[in-house]
Amino acid sequence: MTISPLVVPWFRENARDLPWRRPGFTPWGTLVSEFMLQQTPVARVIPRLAEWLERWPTPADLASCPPSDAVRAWDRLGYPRRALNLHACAVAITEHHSGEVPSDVDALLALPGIGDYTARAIAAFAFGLRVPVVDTNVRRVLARAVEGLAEPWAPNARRDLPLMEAQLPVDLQDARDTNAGAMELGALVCVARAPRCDICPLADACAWVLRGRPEHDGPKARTQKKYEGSDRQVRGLILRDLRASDIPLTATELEAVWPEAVQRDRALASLLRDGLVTGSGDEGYKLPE
DNA sequence: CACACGTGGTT
DNA sequence: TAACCAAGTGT
Repeated sequence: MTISPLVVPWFRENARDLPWRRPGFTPWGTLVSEFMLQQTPVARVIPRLAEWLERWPTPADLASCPPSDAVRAWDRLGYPRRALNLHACAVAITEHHSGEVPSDVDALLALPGIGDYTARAIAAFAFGLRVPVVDTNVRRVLARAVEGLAEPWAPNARRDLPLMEAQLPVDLQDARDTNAGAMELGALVCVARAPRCDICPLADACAWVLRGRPEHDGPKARTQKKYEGSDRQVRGLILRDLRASDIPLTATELEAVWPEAVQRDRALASLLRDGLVTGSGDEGYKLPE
């Protein structure tokens, strides 16, 4: 089926008033918002995004600060490597793109922390290019409406991009709203747990509804590992203390964050490897400057 | 391709 | 309460 004739009018009527959809929102703002939205819910992103753009209105502003400032300002958004990547992005844009966010998908893909989704989201939403934007929401909408499946398949660019590309109208504004509308539909209506088919603009044409909404049959998606007691948690605790300190923390001080030395050392080593922490037992540990 | 990677709200 | 879920990327 073709989703755009139904999705585009629905989106224009029902789109949330989000910061990155306001007129005059800059490509840099779009880039920052997309980094923050990688695996972090909209509601938690909005206030932090406003702080970032007020403090760093352009890539050059962020690039002029040390990475530690970015990691601190990232606060508790999660996956703090994104803060480091975003800072590195700002440096690369300043040095290699005259301080302007590139519109070319391949140029975007070459930047740190930008993958298939983010590159096309920036090209489509910041620059109005007709490129397929496929995130987990879009894959779920396509899986149900087009393929008749209850759950989306794992991300696969070879499959996802041509499938969405075929859904994009020629008109640029319609193409942009098809991308944004499919995401919005997946976020608000065609949701993972309890889809609201009663209010869905695609319901009458949805392949999954037409099949009687069959259960997912294939193998279940891998369940997320437990956070309590994980290396992730220990990394988070170490970083929390480093963010809060103006001076390097000694190995002794870090012992307080986690009792088990083996796991604590493993977490610290991985943070050092990731570049989220610098220093040593002698000079102390701190955020990268 | 499977797995690691934060954090907090919802069911 | 444990499990699930949230606009992914890098290895």
